Amino acid sequence: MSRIKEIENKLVHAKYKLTTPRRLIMEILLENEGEHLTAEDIHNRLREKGQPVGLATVYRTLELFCELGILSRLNFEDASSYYELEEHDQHHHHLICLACNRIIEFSDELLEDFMVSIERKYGFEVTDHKIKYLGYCSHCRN
Amino acid sequence: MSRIKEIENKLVHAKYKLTTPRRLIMEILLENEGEHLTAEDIHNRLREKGQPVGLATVYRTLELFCELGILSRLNFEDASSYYELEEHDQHHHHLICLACNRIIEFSDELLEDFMVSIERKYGFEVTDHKIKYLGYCSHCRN
DNA sequence: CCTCCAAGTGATAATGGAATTCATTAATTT
DNA sequence: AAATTAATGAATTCCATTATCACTTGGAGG
Repeated sequence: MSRIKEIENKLVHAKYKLTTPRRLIMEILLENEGEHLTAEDIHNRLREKGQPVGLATVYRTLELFCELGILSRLNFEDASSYYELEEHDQHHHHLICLACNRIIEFSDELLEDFMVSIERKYGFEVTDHKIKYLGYCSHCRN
Repeated sequence: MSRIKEIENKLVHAKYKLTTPRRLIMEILLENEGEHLTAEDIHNRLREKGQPVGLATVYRTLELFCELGILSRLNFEDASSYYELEEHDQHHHHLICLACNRIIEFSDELLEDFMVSIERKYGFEVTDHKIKYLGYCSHCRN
């Protein structure tokens, strides 16, 4: 099943309509897979392609896609949010260069070996790390 | 050496003055150690104490304290930044409850055992995690 | 194919956190 | 004490995001 059909199904299955703006945004995301885009990026690229979509709609659609698990929202150290397609079972994390802000992705298959191997594998000198575990605390588990 | 003296030294050593606003902000931070405060929180508490400090100064001071390693700036999933005192060698991370937003802190002594032990230790059901390593990429290492 | 209407859209205004400006004040140097 | 420099704070600006609300549209049911 094509990627776009798959996403389409998720939408329809959740009782949302497949509208033109949503399809256009989806296309931009697929065309730029692997990049980290802001809402504004997407809005601009659509305008450049001669298929403008209102900024409010872009934000609403990105939020919806996050809820449906189509997208991940990423917060780095700056003010804006970045979005990327959620590749199933390809959970990955980020190396962030403090000097140039380059972002390098890495998988989490070998959590215990990370600290040691990252430097070698990516030539990245780790000086700090931030880990957030998300889930449900003892008060909220059903 | 008292905590406040220690911080004072860091300031003076870096050629900054220990001014009244800076001291007041420091006091608020020490009084609320362990909490995660926003710039606005600090600004409000100072006003309530009858020792108001301009919001701009609060922001500038927090930024300065971060540079000097006195504070850490934390970005959770919402829009604002939170600040907490940096306790030397007590590097820790955060468990964030998706239901109530409670934040539980945990140390990183046993990185490899985390995933397994967290659930037991904190009664926290982990459903996702975000790891960011900060440092210098191959292009930027001197 | 047509009608209807909830769902969706988009221009614009509003919001809110953070950064900046700039005139004023405090501290330090000569 | 004059001059230079650092720091402050009220007000303004910036910028990402959200809310508002009149208008449009997709698609289910006739």
